[in-house]
Amino acid sequence: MAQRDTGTEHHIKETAKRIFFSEGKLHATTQEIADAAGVNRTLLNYYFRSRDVLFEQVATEARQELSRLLDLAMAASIPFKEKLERMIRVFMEQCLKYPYREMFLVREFNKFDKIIPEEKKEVVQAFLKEIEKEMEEGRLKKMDPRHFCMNLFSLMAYPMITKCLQKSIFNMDEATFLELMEERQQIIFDILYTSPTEKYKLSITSE
Amino acid sequence: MAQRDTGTEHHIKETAKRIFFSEGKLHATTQEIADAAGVNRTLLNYYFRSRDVLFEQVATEARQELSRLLDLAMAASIPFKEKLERMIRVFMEQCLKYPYREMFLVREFNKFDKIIPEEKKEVVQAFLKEIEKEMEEGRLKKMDPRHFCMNLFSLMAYPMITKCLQKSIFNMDEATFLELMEERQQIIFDILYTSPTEKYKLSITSE
DNA sequence: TTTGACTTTGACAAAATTGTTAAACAATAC
DNA sequence: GTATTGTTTAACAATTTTGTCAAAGTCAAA
Repeated sequence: MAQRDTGTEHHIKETAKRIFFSEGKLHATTQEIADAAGVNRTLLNYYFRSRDVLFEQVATEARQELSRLLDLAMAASIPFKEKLERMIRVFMEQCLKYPYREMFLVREFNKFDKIIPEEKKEVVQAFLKEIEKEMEEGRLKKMDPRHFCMNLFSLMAYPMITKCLQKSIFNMDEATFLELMEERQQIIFDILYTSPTEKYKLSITSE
Repeated sequence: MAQRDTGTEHHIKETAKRIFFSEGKLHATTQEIADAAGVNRTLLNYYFRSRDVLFEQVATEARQELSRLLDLAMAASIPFKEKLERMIRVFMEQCLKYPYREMFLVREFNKFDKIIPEEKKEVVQAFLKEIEKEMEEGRLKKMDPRHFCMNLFSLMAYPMITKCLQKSIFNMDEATFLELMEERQQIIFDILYTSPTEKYKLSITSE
């Protein structure tokens, strides 16, 4: 592309992502982004023409990355149990790095009445079917599979986006919070996956 | 207060809350707020002197309202089961009205390194103790009570703040979404409260 | 070293947002 | 009716944020 690539364009974009997705400052000014990247503000206009273009590029990449991730996790041809474990691991890792990325997309969504493309919905529908099958075969507690999905993502994402509150309320430092998020992966899995029969076993052994 | 109260001050504040907490537009301009309230923009300066003051007033009231609500729910002298039911009902009702209110406070929090007052923390600590007691007495599955709290609030709040995504992904209209949120209250309760022994009963009766 | 393309910068211009002021308006008391 | 006080408005000023442009800087090839 460029004859002489200084990496500045990429560096600006990554800095913007950090500010938007990690720090949650959706309305950072071009000056703030430039300062954080350690470059002259004019360079943002040079490489991206306008703030809107930078914003849109970052949003598009966020959409794609998230979409790719979910496709990979949801559409994998592996047993449901492993799939769930993998999803939790991958998604929570992402949440730790970019806790506000989904909120960013939600705002975009609200703003422009965006529509989820049909092929994405099909992936989700297939995943719902898979959940239903697990339920019918007694490996999951029966419920509306949409609730199951909401439960999954709620349990993973919410503590991350309210991280500062959690730390303050429970008197935690950063390290403690990270530990909690680490052990949380198992907890989420247990909540979601514990099947009727497993509950049976559990209660027997614990009595 | 005022000799002749036209209700405009209150109306502006309520409109601001709607825009901030219901629509999630944290960075609405004074013009947008004025337009939404159907008043001249100058009135915002007349009643609140500056945008910051309006913002701060709204934030303070949000903090107080939420704090009052949680105190009421957490510190109630009723059996844990009823307390949990009440919390879910009250909090989800609030989430439906003001889905973004907590996110608003989180941002405030991030911005000013705010600290939760000690007396609030004591209420939370007492609630944690109560949860631990329930666990020791076998009425709740054992886990770090902080996770229990996170689970509770995650399950309630997250689907609300990602409402537009949920509706789009699952092809739901507003009414369907509201139905889902209604039945969700029971689902959340079941996830959280189902105790080891109850699991035992459940699996026995369902076999 | 000179040319040429890309990169970076500072100064300036434009636009958006916020805040101020004086005057008009409305209701109540006198 | 007039005065007084609170309310609302339009016009203006200040500030913040964004975008433009010409010039300077940098590196590689000719």
